[in-house]
Amino acid sequence: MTASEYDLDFFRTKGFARRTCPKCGRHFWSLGTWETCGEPPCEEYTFIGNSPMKESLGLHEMREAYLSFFEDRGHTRVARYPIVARWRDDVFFTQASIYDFQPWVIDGVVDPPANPLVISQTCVRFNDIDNVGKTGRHHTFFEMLAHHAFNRKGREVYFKERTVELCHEFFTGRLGTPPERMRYVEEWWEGGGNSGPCLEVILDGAELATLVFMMYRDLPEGRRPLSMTVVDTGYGLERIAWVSQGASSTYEAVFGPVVTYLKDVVGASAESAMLNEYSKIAGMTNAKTAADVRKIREMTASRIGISYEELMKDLRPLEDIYVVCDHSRALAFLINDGVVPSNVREGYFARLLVRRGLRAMRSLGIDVTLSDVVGRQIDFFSPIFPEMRENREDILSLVEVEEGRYRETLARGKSLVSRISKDLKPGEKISTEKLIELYDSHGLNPEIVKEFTTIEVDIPDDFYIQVSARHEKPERDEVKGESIPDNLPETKMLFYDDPRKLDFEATVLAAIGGGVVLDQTAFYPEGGGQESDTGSLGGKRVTKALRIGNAVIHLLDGALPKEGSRVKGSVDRERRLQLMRHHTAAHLINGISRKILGNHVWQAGAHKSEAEGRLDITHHEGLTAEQKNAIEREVNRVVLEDIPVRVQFMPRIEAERLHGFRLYQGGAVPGGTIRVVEVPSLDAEACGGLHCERTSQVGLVRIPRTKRIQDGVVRIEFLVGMPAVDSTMRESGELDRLAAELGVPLQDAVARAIEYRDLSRKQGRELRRVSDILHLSDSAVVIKDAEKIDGISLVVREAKEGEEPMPMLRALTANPKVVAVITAVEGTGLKVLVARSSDVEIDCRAVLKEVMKITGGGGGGKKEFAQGGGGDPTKLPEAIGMIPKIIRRLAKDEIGR
RNA sequence: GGGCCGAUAGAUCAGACCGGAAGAUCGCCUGCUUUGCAAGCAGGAGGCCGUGGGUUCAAAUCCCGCUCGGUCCA
Repeated sequence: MTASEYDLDFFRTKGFARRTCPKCGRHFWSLGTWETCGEPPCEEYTFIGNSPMKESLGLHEMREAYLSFFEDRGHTRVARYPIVARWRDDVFFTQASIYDFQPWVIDGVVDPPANPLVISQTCVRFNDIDNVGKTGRHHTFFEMLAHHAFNRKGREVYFKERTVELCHEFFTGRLGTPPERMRYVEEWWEGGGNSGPCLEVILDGAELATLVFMMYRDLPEGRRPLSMTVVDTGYGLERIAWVSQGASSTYEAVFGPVVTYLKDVVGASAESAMLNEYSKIAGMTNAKTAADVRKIREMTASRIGISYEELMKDLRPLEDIYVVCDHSRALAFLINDGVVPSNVREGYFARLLVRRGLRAMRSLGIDVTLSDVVGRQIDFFSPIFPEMRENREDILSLVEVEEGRYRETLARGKSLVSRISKDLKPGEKISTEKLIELYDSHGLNPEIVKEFTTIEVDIPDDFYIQVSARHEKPERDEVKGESIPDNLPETKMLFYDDPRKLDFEATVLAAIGGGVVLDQTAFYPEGGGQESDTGSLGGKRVTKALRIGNAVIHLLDGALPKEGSRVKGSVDRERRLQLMRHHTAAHLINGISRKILGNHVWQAGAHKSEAEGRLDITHHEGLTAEQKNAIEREVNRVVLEDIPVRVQFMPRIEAERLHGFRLYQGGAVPGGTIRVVEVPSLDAEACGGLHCERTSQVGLVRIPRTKRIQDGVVRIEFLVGMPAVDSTMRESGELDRLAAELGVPLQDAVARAIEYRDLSRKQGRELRRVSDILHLSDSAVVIKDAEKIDGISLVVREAKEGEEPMPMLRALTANPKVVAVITAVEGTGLKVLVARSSDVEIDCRAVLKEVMKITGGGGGGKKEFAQGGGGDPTKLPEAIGMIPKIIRRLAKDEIGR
């Protein structure tokens, strides 16, 4: 980072001076006579209640002001990209406008949609979620305004000079900020393996934009200049609106009717002087811990001359309102863009927002549902983002489901906490360990636990640190991917020109490992969830074809043909056709599921083999039989419609314009030209797979099973063509056999089976009852004949093969003054059970022990009942003979006591 | 993707630490009481203790897979 990187003609000619901030040591450029860089903590906010801009603009107005300003200056306005970065596989969410162009545009593979362009990109970031509502400027969801220029060799658009000029003109010209108040702080930016100089734009204490000049690629061996330099700017829409209004916080500035509505419901009032002071101080620091937050609050209280408690009385409800505003807005966009709340991946963040939002509403004590608030956010944003109006009902229903889930979690938690409380001794507190378990395993944070119990709860300051310590684990070695040879020659893929062509001739370009690369091939390589073709090549069996870059490697059984030789190839026809049918069916089911279940349905994974297909879709609950049937029926209807399946290559930009980001069902797709598979009016996907030409060629479609494979994802298993026919015939054959075995017509089989099941249960019970009666009456006789020892009837019996000893014992010991010993020989071992009636004092364990002494083996139990076994069955007669003696002795011991 | 918790009667859960006769509450059924309802009283039905292995004389209980659910974290 050298000074020359920032030494712009623009600054020089306009008369900017470069100074060094005495507090943070950073360099900055300004027309004014500022001493410091202006950014907190070096300086406080000065715009609150005193905006430097000429007009006060709302969120929508400010967005439009920005976009049209740059549009008027040669930039093309580009629609926002989804908040879920489906075109990338390295991140979940779009966190900045530049994410839209990584990696394809930045790598030079794809042309940008326009150049230069201007965008308001919706973003989410969760790393500062704890600061939301507290600092006045942190959000989980925000819009990043940006103008971008991509400079390729010989096709430069603009770089540093023009960027700063435009930025300066926007703030001073368009928004009317006095030029001397702008400060540009020199910084260095690094991200995603790239780096470059950047300027932070500071106005009256607030950082409103960052102007990044991406010009290097950072490699382990050092920094290399990029072949394409990129202007990557980021302007905080919320912050700029905030400053223009001089509002106390971004929340007050941008949440429009929603914040007003919530304040109304809560009846919150806060003196603006208090809020203004608080915001100035809150802006000074990032609240990292509970202690930091408290410090900020104490400073505020002392500055406006009230007590900490007085301050909090007004402040806490406001913070909760801001949290609800922020989270509801983020949720509206997340769900709109295809996130289904769940316990994994993207879905977890949506769940997190619901739960935190509900927690805040709970502490506000208001009788409003989260979906109501989300609905208001949708209404507020619909004029700008019309897709949200279309998805309104779907979004709200997912939020409602999620609210219900949390209610259940709380209900479960409540009874759990009350059970835990009940088990505590008087005066005992709920331990920290228990609190951590309640949070980590049951989703109950300590504040909720406190609400659920009257027992004292001590929450340690470092509670969440202790929780995260639980999640720390030793580092694991990364699994090494197999080394992929690069520089393979390109293979012409004949199946894209004509999927029906199965026989071909080709030249062997390379023979490596167990496979060969050809100049052209009809073999479809494994990809997009579609399994590879098989067949023959030069007389050898092709077991699999793999795609590496633009090459197809054919794995062969046996010796490889020589490089340069000509070979004849032939693809297995039935397998290929079946793979195509399954693949087309997957697209149909995907589109139909979306129609039937809602717009939140996205493909979450898919697999198509010769025998069956699987499609995983995002959905919040298992499918009902009705939903499954509806999908199955509709798929077959569409098949019969005989709709042409349109397949065409087109520029990525055009495909996105025609079909939107719904294209990326299967995840990120590389390249500037993508292949779009479209079933008109139903589904369009970027897909490299092979498909039927018309839906009718799919044939019969069956959905034998759907299941919820994880929270938020449902798997649909399907069969098409002959496997579907075979499966249907097999099932109907089974049913016929069932009916024949039951001896009734098929339509009566279910009723008959139920009848039999109930009968069998009833008879089982009856049998047990009768046997109990038998044992009971039998026991009376047995006891009468039993040996009497000191008034105790001693019954010794051997259970015969298949006889249950337990009911026998139960019956015997129901009589007064009885000791019963039952033995049984089981296989090679034996079993001995000793029980007595409750009016006898003899310890059954002692009896058993004496018996086992003779037979060997072990055993134990309780005074009234003991059992054991494992000894030598041949010793049993001897042991039985000893029993009266043992009882006599033990009985004497008891009496002697 | 990882950690933790859980699965026992129709429902909610004890029992598990420390292996030895499967329990409670609500609900359900029958009878009594009541003009009827709610309630009360008396009685009763209802369980492959998720699944597959292992240890043991003996497993709901201990150990290991698996399935499913919950939850926290990335």
